[in-house]
Amino acid sequence: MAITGIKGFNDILPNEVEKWHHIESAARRVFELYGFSEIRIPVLEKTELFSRSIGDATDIVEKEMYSFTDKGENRVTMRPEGTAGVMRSFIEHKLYAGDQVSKLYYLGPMFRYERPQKGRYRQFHQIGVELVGVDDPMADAQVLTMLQHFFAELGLHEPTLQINSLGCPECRPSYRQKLRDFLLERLERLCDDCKRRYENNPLRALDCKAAGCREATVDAPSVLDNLCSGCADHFEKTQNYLRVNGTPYEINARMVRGLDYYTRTTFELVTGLLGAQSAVAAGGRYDSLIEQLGGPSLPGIGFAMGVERVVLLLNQDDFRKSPDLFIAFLGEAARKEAFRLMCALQQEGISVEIDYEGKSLKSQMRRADKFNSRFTLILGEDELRKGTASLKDMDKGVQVDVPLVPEKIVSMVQSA
RNA sequence: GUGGCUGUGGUGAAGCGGUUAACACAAACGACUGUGACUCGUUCAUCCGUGGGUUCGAAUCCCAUCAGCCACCCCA
Repeated sequence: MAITGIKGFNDILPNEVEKWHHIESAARRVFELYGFSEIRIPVLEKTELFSRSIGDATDIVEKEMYSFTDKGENRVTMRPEGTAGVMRSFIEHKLYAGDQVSKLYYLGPMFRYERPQKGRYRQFHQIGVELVGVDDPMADAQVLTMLQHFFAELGLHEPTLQINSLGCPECRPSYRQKLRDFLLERLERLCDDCKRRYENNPLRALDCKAAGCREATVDAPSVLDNLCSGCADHFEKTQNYLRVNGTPYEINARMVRGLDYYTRTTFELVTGLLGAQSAVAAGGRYDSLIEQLGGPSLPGIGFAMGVERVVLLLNQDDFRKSPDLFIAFLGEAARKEAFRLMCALQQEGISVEIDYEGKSLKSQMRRADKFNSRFTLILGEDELRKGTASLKDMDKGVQVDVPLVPEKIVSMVQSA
């Protein structure tokens, strides 16, 4: 029995990788337009980093982390998300020293031990952004606008932006209590999951899918009505900025985020095209995280998108690449010349394919067709004696004689 | 961690107790001995996820196991 890969750890095959390149280069292009720079951080961090930032009681930390003890007896974890590591690095290297504002982006694999399903894998990839050092709502709007810009760049208009505010350490606890009181009164009507949520994460009960819970919570107090004046003002201004530049959004007061460090603005880019997974990208503000991790008191806001989920939305497109030229040859003398030309042309920036086996001309032509090559250069004994070859335009079906001079061939291929 | 569905070649699949395990696509070669796409022909699963059982006989029934998918929880 051949060895197989690990559950939830997927190979991204050459065909698929084209889509990934497309997404990654769009991200780089757009984010850099907004002044963000890439940061590359390790995949492994001390376990403590995640328990302190994401939150000890969250499912991610409680049961989904790939944690182990290394040979030096250190408790380490394969990162389940990117923000914590980026902030650790930010603090460790005092990136705040150079400029008040830091704009960073990252991309790479994340790991969570979950049961795989559509759009969810144990090793998955995120492209994320962090804007640190600004608490003005303009930063919130800027990040959201950039996220929308990125999706527009990919030609995806379907996912919609939903925003909410989770309040701050000032106003959230009292809202949370208010909500718990509300839930307690109708605990009987809630599903078993929500009875549990009532205990550890009452906010979650608000976006329960069960019909009974939806009915029971229609009149639930809204976070947005219970924000302190600072948070309310921040949320209002964020929306004003979004309106100013015409970024479409909707408010979803029942949206909950899974990580403990979020404050104030939170958001998701949701779609109905991913099965049970609706969030393609999500994020929020984290104004106390950096200080909590032992850094200076600086606010931040960011998001991460699930690359696999974006790939799923891109399913229709064909990213197949085809070579500029295919060289077909007949006989050993022609084989050498074909090899010489192929190398010379490749160095000139022309992509060339060849049949290494040198089978029948028919077979080689079929191969040229299969590659969808723009041109085929046919090199036989007769041509070789004359110092020429036939260059065939595969779409038009016409062919002309060309001298065996790489520069000539380059110009003919490029001018087409 | 829980639940449901599915497992036949490179792919999509038919077959539902006795078949040479259909068909289609892909692939290779040939008809066209130096020219692709169309057409035609030939080749391409001694084996039906794996292990065991029932039976004269199993891809087809039973059990176990593994894998995949989807959903719940949770999340990008």
